Amino acid sequence: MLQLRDLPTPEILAKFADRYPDADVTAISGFLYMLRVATDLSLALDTCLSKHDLLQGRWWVLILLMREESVTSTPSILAEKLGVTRATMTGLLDGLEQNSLVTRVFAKEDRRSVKIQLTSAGQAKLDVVMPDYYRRLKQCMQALDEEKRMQLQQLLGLINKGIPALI
Amino acid sequence: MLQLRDLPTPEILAKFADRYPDADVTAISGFLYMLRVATDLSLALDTCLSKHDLLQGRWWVLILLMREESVTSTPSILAEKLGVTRATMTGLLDGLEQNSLVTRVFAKEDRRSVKIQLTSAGQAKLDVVMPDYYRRLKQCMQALDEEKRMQLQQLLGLINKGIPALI
DNA sequence: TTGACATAGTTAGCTGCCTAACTATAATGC
DNA sequence: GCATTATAGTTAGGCAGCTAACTATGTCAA
Repeated sequence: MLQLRDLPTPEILAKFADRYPDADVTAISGFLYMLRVATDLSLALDTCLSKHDLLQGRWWVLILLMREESVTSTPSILAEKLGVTRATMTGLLDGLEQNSLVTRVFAKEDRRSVKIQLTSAGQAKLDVVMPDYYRRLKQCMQALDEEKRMQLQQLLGLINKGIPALI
Repeated sequence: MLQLRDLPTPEILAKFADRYPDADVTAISGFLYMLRVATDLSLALDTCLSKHDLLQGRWWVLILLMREESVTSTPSILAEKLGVTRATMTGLLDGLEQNSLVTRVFAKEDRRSVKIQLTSAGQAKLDVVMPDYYRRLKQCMQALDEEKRMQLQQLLGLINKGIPALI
């Protein structure tokens, strides 16, 4: 996702709206600001994780594994939950396995499949990263009280419903 | 930005909050939902632009040029406004120039510099893309009245102020 | 004036994502 | 029972972003 540093000023929006009658200036500025803030959040998350030698992709895999009672899953399921292709997941798991954070265990019941298991080193990594991440995130969202957080959820839900119209 | 398909359920959040006391569940779910919706918006935008043979990077360059009275800028300035490196901008401009949507004009006053100018073909491309984009975006944000859009701006502003705490 | 530094743009090579094609195994239907 | 089809995982190669190093030009101060 690109990080548009230079959001349009009201003057620029007015100029574009003049040429393109369908322009809805408050819709545009809300949309762009949303993309901008989310991109900055994602980059900040990358920075936070990089202090622990992790990137978002691998970190999410560890979290997805920890969510499971058995701390175990399969590449296909992980790929689907993370919204990446299975090819991408192969690469993520290669990296995690090299760092001994997960292990590949060949399944007996379906010999096409592989079980991916979080190792104790992987759990230990999460036990360092997650408290740091949660502490920072708490601070980041500090300015929003519970009412505002509910408002945010509601607004995001409305936008989310509108996404198909954009495609 | 990754597209986490599988947001944590309240049960999972509770489980993680149990192990990690700093977890602030409403902060976490708001943060993740925000990233998720923004990612989906960005992907939808990609889909919309790809119908016009464009990707976000090149499209933004055209828009940044159109914003200027002279429809002209320089690679460095464009790179800064788009939040990419100058190396990346070189590639974006190579592509746009090959499609004759922009031209490189060598500057007389500073022989290190190059002027990038939107061509009439580039303007014509925008005159097709922008109405389509604006029409779709208007529909996407239809469910938010002006009051909700102001709320959204305010909430995004609060989150934006918190981002430094995340780094 | 000239040596050191700064700036504009490009190139080369890395990364993480993608799609498409492949192997191996399982499931299904004639 | 066996050919077809589906599924799991991997590999190969492409693309858009990145950093680092490079060339050329401009600026500034000793």
